[in-house]
Amino acid sequence: MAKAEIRNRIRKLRFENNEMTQQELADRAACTRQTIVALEQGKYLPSLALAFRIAKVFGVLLEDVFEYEE
Amino acid sequence: MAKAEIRNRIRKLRFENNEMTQQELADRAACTRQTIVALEQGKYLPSLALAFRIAKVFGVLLEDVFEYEE
DNA sequence: ACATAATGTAAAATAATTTATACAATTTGT
DNA sequence: ACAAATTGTATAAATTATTTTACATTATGT
Repeated sequence: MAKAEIRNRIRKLRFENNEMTQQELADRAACTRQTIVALEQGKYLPSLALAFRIAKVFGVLLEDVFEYEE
Repeated sequence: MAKAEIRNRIRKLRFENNEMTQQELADRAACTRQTIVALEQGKYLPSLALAFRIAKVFGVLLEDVFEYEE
């Protein structure tokens, strides 16, 4: 299994959604702003539950926010 | 935000895939059998990375393995 | 009935995610 | 230039996920 990477498009999606702030995304996804900051910077991956909640905030599929690359 | 649940169809998918054993799934998804056992029993949720790897083993989308319910 | 494979259970240790708090830096509007 | 909002940085604590190990139970084939 080749080393996999998971990229996210959170920053992009925020700006595509009327420049939603980190704070608003955090509130709506039920996490802290620090978590959003860390995710946008690729510090770590979100839990599956948070990944689903973030996708739901933007009204897209989880796989439209997080892209798995082999 | 109503309490959300995430169900998985791992057990079903294993049997639909020629009764793949827990061990084989674990090997192919690069985790231990104990993790597969725990996931099938709903003890906890997998990391996003593992969720993606499990979906890939079955050749389906992550959202076909893990179903988010508001 | 027996051997083997598959699944279930449990507990401790480690790793990863998330929160909480606080402050610094940058951007935005007036 | 100023105030306010937004974003960035940092670190410790708490929570959750995963591994490791070992053994028990159940199913399968002969």
